[in-house]
Amino acid sequence: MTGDAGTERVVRRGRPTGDHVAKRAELLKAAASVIAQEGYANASLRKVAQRAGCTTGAVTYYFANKEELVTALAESRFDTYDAMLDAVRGRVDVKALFEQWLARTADDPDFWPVMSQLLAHARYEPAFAAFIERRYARFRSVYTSILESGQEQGTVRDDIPADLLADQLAAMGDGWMMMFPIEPERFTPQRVRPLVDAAVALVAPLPGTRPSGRRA
Amino acid sequence: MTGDAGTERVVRRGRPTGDHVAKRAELLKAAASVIAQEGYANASLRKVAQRAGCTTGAVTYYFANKEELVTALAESRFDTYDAMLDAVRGRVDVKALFEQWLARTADDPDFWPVMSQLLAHARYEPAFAAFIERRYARFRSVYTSILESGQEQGTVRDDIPADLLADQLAAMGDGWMMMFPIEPERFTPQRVRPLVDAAVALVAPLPGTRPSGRRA
Amino acid sequence: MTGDAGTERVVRRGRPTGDHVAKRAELLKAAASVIAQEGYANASLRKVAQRAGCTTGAVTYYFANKEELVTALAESRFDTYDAMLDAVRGRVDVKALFEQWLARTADDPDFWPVMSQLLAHARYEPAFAAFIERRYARFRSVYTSILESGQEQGTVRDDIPADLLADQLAAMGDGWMMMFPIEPERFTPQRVRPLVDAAVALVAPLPGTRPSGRRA
Amino acid sequence: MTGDAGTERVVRRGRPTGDHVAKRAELLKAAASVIAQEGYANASLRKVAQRAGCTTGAVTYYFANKEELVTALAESRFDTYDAMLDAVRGRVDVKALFEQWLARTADDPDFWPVMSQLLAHARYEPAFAAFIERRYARFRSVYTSILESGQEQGTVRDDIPADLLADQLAAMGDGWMMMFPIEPERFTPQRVRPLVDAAVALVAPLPGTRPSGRRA
DNA sequence: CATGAATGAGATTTCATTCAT
DNA sequence: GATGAATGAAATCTCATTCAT
Repeated sequence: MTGDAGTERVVRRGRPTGDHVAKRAELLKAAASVIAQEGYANASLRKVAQRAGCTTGAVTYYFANKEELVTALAESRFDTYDAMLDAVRGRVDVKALFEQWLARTADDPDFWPVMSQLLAHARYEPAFAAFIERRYARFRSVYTSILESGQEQGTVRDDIPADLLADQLAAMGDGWMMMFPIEPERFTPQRVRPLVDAAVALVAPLPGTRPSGRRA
Repeated sequence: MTGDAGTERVVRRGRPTGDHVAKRAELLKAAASVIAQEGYANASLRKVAQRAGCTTGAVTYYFANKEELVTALAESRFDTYDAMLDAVRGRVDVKALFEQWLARTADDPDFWPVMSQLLAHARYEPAFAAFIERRYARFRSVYTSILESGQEQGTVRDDIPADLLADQLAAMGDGWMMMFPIEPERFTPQRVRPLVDAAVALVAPLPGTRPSGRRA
Repeated sequence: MTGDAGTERVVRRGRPTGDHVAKRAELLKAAASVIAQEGYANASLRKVAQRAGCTTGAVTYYFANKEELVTALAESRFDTYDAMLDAVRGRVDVKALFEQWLARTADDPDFWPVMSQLLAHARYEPAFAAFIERRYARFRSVYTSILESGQEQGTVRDDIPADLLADQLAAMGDGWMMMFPIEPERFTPQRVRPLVDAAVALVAPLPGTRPSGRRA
Repeated sequence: MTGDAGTERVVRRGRPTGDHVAKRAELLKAAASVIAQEGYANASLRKVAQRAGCTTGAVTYYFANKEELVTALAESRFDTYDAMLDAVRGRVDVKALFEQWLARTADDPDFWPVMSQLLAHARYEPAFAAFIERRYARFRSVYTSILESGQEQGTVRDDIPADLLADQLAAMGDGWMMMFPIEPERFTPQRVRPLVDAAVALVAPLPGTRPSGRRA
C-alpha cells in the first residue's frame, strides 16, 4: 500500500502530511499517464516530472528512486483493483465481475494499459515480482470463491473445479488486458458485449445436469 | 566490454566466410535470450552483442538499428508460431492446439517470455504494431476455422459462435503467456495438464444438445 | 575526458547560484571557439564541453541538442552583426561600413571564421537555412538603403541600382569572410587598407557625371 | 592532379590503367554528389560507396583514406576550373569571365556547391589548405593579367591596380558561390544577368578619363 | 584484385541520481 | 523543505579503417 511508504518516512510533527500524500498521488497519476502513452520501456523520471509540471528534483524528493515510484504506482493500481473486487465479492454474479472490469476501462482508459505494462515488467523488477504474485493470488482466490458460491447455487457449471475455472477467467482477463492497448478497435462496447456474454455462457451450468449437484 | 572479449579470444578482422543469414539468426537468438532474461526494457544492443560475443558495431552491421533487430526478432518468432499452427490446422483437435503451445515451452523455454515482452511493447513500436495485428488476425482465423470444423463434427459446443470461442481461447493463451514468466511455478506440467483439460471441457459440446445441430 | 576534468578540479554537484543565461553564453563562446579552431565538421559536443570545462551532460542540459546549440550560436552571431549594422545605418558612409567589418575582426578574431563555417552549413541544417535567409535579407536591405542615401547625396555612383550595388558589396564581404580563414596572410591590415579603398573607389561617383543626377 | 596518384601506385604490367582511373573518377563523381546534397560535414565514405553503387571496401581500395579522396576531388574540381580559365585567358574580356562562371553552373549544378563546401573546410584539412592556396593564387594571377590587358586596351578602369581589382572580383565570385546554395532563388538567370552587367560596369573605364592612360 | 565482415573509437542523446543552495 | 544544476554511465548509432578471404 502507498500508506506504508508514508509511515516509513520521518513523521513530520504536527503538520498534516496531506500535502505530501497528495503530491505523491499527483506524481503517480503523471507516471501512469506517461506509461500508458509511451510504454514502460520509454518512461523516464524526467517525463513524469514534465507531465506533472514539476522538476526532476521533485520526483526524486517524493520517491527515493525510480523503483519506489513504480512500486508505489503498482500498489495504488492494485488497491483500486482490490476495491473493485470488494464491490462484487458479496454478489455471486460472474457477469458483474466482467462488468466491473469494463467499468474500469470507462472510468480511466489508462487503467488496463498501465496494468499490462506493469505486469509485463514485473518479472524484471525484483521489488515487484513477489508483491504482484501475492496480489494476484488474492484476486484468484476471490474469483474462486465467487465461482464456488455460484456452483453451490447452481449458477455456475460444476464439472470443472472452481479454482481451475478461476484460473481460466483470470487468464482471459489478462489476455484481454494485453491485447486491448494493441488492438483497441477489437474492444469496442459492441464487440465486448458478446465477448462477455460468451464468457458467461462458458461457465454457465450445463443444460442436462442436475443443478443441485456439487462437483463429484 | 568489447575489450574483455578481445582478451578472451583472438580478434578476427577481415572477411570470414560469412553467412549473412546465419549470423543474423545468431544475433536474433542472442537478442531473444537477453530479452527473456532481462526484459525488453532492460535489453540493449550492447548486451545483445556481449551475449553473441561480438561488438555493438557488428550488431549494427547486421541490423540497421534497434528497431530493425527487434522487428526481425518478432518476425522470426511469429514465423515459428505460424509453422506450429500449420501443424495443427489440418487436425480438428482443440487439445492438440494447446499441446502444441506447451511443446513450444519445452523446446525453447524462452519462447513465450520473449513473445510476451514483444507483445507488451508492440503498441509503442510503430513499425511493430501493424505487423503484429496482421499476424494476430491470422492466428485467430486459424483458431476460428479449427473450432468451426469442430462444431460441424460435433466435437465443439455450438451455442457460441466459433469466432467468439476463438477469441476466448486466444485471450486465455495470451494470459498464460503473460503470467508464465511471472509465476512459473503455477505452470508446472502437473498444473498445466488440468488447466488444458479444463479448457478443453469449456469448449466441449454441451451434454444435452444434439451433436448434429449447427449453431442456430 | 570527463575523468580528467574531475581530477583537475573539485567536482561540484548540486545547485550553484546558476545564471542560466550566463552559462548558455559561456557554452556558446566555447562552441564558437571550437568551430573556429577545428571547423564545423569536426566540432562535437564533447569538444565544446571540454573547452567549457564541463561534461557533455551539462551541455545537453543547457541545449536540448546539437541543433539547438548551433542555432543559438548563429542567432547570437547575427545579433552581434545586427548591432554592428545599427551603428552605421544612420551614417551614410560606405567606408564606415567596411571598417565596422574590420573592427569585428579585431575585437574577436573568431567572428568571421565562425560565421563562414555556420554559413557553409546553413543549407544542410534545416532549422537554420530559413533563419539565415531572413537575416541576410535584412543586411542587404540595410546596405541598399545606405547606398541609396549615398546616391541621393552624390557620394555613391548612381549608374548602378543601389540594390545591385548592395548585392555586389555583400558578395565581396562574404568572399572575404570565406577566404580570410584560409589565407589570413592576405588579410593583414596593410593589405586590407588598399582593398577597402579600392572597394570604396568602385562605388564612388563617376567623375564626368553630374553629382545631382539620380539614376535615370 | 589526379594523375599523380596513378603514377604513385604500382604500375600494372601491360594492362591499361583505364579501369582504375575510370573507377576513381566514378567514385569522385559520387563523392561530389554526396557533398552537394548532404554537405561536407555529413558526407561519409559509406554514403559515397552507396551512391556509387559499390561497397566501402571499394572506396578504400581506390583511395588510401578519406583525406586522399577529398583531396583528389578538390584537385579534379580545380583542374576543371583551370581548364575553364584557359578558355578565357587569351580573350581580354571581363564579361566572358563571368559567363564562364555561369556556364559551369548550367553544366553541372553541383559544381559551385561542392567547391564552396570544399573551400569552407580547406582550412581544417591540412593536406588541403596549402594546395588550395596555390591554386587560388593562380586564379587571381589569371584574373590580374586579364584585367591588366584590359587596362592597357582601355576596356578596364585603370584607377585601381589590376591585382586589387582581381581580388575584388574573386571575392565577389566566392561570395556568390557561397550564397548560391543557400538562396538559389536569388540566382536565377534573370537575376544573374543584371548582377553580371553591374559587375562589368564596376570595372568599366571611368567616363571622363582618357582611354590611352595607364594607371599613374 | 576486390570484397565485405568486423572493429573500436567517438558522437549524440538520455537518464537516474546527487547535492549545494 | 524543495529545487534544479550537474554528473557520469550507458545507450544508440555512425564512421574510417583494417584485413581474411
